[in-house]
Amino acid sequence: MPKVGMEEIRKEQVITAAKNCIVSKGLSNLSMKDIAAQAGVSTGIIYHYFESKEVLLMQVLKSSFRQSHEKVMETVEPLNPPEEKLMKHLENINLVPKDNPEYMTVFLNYMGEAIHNPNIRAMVNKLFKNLTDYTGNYLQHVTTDEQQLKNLPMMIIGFGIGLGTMWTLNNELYDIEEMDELLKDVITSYLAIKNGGDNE
Amino acid sequence: MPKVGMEEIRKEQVITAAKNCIVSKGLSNLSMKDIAAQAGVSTGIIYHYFESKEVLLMQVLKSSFRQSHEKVMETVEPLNPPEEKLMKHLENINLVPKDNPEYMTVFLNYMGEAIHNPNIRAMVNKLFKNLTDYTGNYLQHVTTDEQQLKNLPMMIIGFGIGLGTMWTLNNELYDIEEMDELLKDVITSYLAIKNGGDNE
Amino acid sequence: MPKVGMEEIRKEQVITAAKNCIVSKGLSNLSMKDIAAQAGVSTGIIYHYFESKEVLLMQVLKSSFRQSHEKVMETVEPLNPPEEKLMKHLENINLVPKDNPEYMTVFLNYMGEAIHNPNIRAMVNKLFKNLTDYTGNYLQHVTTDEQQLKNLPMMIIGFGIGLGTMWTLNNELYDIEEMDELLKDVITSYLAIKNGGDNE
Amino acid sequence: MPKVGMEEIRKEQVITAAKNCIVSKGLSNLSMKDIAAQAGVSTGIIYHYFESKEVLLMQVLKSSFRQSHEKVMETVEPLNPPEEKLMKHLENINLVPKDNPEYMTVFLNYMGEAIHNPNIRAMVNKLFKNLTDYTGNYLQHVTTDEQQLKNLPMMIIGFGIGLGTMWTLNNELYDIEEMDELLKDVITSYLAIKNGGDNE
DNA sequence: CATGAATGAGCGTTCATTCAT
DNA sequence: TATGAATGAACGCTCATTCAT
Repeated sequence: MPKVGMEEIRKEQVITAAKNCIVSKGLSNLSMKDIAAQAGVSTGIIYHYFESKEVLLMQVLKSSFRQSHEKVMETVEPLNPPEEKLMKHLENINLVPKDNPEYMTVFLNYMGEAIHNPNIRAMVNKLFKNLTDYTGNYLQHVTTDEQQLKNLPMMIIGFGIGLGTMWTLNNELYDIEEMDELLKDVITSYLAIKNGGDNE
Repeated sequence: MPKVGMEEIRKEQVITAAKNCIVSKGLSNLSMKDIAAQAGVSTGIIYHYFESKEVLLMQVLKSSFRQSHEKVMETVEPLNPPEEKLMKHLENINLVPKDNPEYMTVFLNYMGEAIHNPNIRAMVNKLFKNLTDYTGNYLQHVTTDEQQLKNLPMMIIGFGIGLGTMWTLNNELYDIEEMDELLKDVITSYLAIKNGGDNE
Repeated sequence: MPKVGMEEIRKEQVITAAKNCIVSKGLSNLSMKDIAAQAGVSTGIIYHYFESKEVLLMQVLKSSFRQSHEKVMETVEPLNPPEEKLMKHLENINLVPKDNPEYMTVFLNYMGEAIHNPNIRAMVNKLFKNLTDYTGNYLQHVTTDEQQLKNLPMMIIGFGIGLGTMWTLNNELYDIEEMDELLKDVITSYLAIKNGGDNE
Repeated sequence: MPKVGMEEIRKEQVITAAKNCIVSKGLSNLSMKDIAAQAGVSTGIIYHYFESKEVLLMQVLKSSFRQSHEKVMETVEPLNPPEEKLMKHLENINLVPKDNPEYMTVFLNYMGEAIHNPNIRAMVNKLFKNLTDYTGNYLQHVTTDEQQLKNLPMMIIGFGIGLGTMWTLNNELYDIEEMDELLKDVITSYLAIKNGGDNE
């Protein structure tokens, strides 16, 4: 009898149920009863797996971030030339709200909480760091200007978060493919001028 | 006897109290009792001025947006050369989270609600439209490329919202003055290449 | 300036407004604000004329009973032969819910309160006594049997109250004219047998 | 482990508690807190068994009506000659306010609500129909006149409701045994004359 | 006299959490 | 493990009553 791992499976079940509830009804309308019903378990058992609602909510966020991260890795890393990696990365950033709207929804639902809840805040900041680090890595291979490497990744991620927010709240605001092209264009122009200027 | 406007003053009092509560404790921990205590009034009187908690919350958002808008107008509009206006505008966008952290806090607290609450969503979308329209206006005088005018404003605002979010959650993430310079640089580079390319 | 009586007029205005509110929305949904709005006055002034909501409610009941009483007097008393008076009285009893549905509505709304509120209870009991006394008076001229005079009036009034209640809650339950005929028939039959039996 | 029916027992407990509260303090002074205290449970659990206060209140009325109905069935149905059944029925009608004062109290408390609450109104009307139907059944065996069968039952029930109301508000108004005799006398006289007249 | 802003206790209801089974 | 009945504090909201104007 494969009892080992059963607990993890159950936990994942509850986390997924909670995520679905957040996506469909919002974090502020999330009740343990709803989660239990969605997961097909009793409310009591949730407390066997998670200390409290807050702990469960942390795990939901963690799981969301992990899934998103894995997705990025799968599509960007296999590519070879550094420029291609960067471009694919920029494309990914633009596509998040369309390809993974649930991710953006969860993210936005936690934003307000992040300000006052140190645990959530720390987790979100860790995500920001991860994202900028990866972007920095990809940039590292197409430029050598230290100053650029410092702030440009943050700017790119900021752009992704901001436009993702806007598109999630109104997906007729802009055409994602067009925006993708613009972003690539803007970044490329900037790098060209900077690197070109250096070369001359 | 200056009775006229008394109601508006009282309403503003309550709205300000609610805003303070949101900033200090978060939207999800906001109770009418807290607001009343913060405003120094009874819970009952709030319902004399506002139909419901939801209506009050809408007014809080509206008020936040209006104040932010006024601030921008004051600093950008008096300037004269279009390039200066655009640069001041970009600077303002970068400075929002530092100069007006309460504004960003309120904004972030409403993001999660905006997804499922149509009224809040509509108001946030209206804000996005306003912001991009203004940015478009300033860009209009430094470029003539229609395609750029379409998506570049959105990109700039997206950048402002995203970086504002990141900085609000971790104000050691980057130096605002440096980021300001980078943004101006990136936008200027892009416009230079595009306009330069057109001229040739 | 005819100030005298002004107070009474105002009071009547408020009482009428309260009655209208009870009829249209029910006693349990009656608020002082509603009454004030309906009467076209402020809530404050109501407390100038009536000590409390309860006192006002008493006056509403009193007024209702008085109006109903006056109506009966107008139609029954002018008639001359005693039998005619009794028959007209029985007819009136049957017609109350149709001719004066507002009276029945007010009455029914106060029934529950009468049980626990001694003042209302006393007033309702006084009404019952009035009604049975009048019925007794009319009967007095068509029979001499003391025992009949004791309980028959109560029975007749009980019938009026009960059927009035039923008809008010479902005015398709029976035809009022038919019921009128039946009541007259039943009472006449009973008196005929009793008086006839006595005579023989 | 007798788990089955436990829910029904609990529900009945709460309904009984609510009924007791209505009897002792009145429907208009009935709070969920009172009911919970009277039932010896928490306020929260009531909402586990009943959707809302209104639903609970409906069940209270239903339960009251059912109990009253059962009582009538027990005493009337076993009797054999039809005349005896009718007389016992008339007796029962007279005895309700004395034997079952709580039933009358509950009934009177709901009267005002019945006018504006469609659900209560429907339930009360159903009770009226039941009562008149039963009365009609008993009459059916002692008379053949169709017209009598149509309205006489309603008249008898109206009488019961009206006098029950009066007696509940003042139980010194009349002697129930005397009134019982009078009612039987009146009905018997009427039927005698009608049937006698038919026979001639 | 008259207003209506202001109070605050109390309402019906919800829900995170516990615990007997 | 697993259930869901049970708790009770806290919520949004109402409204009889008061009082400064």
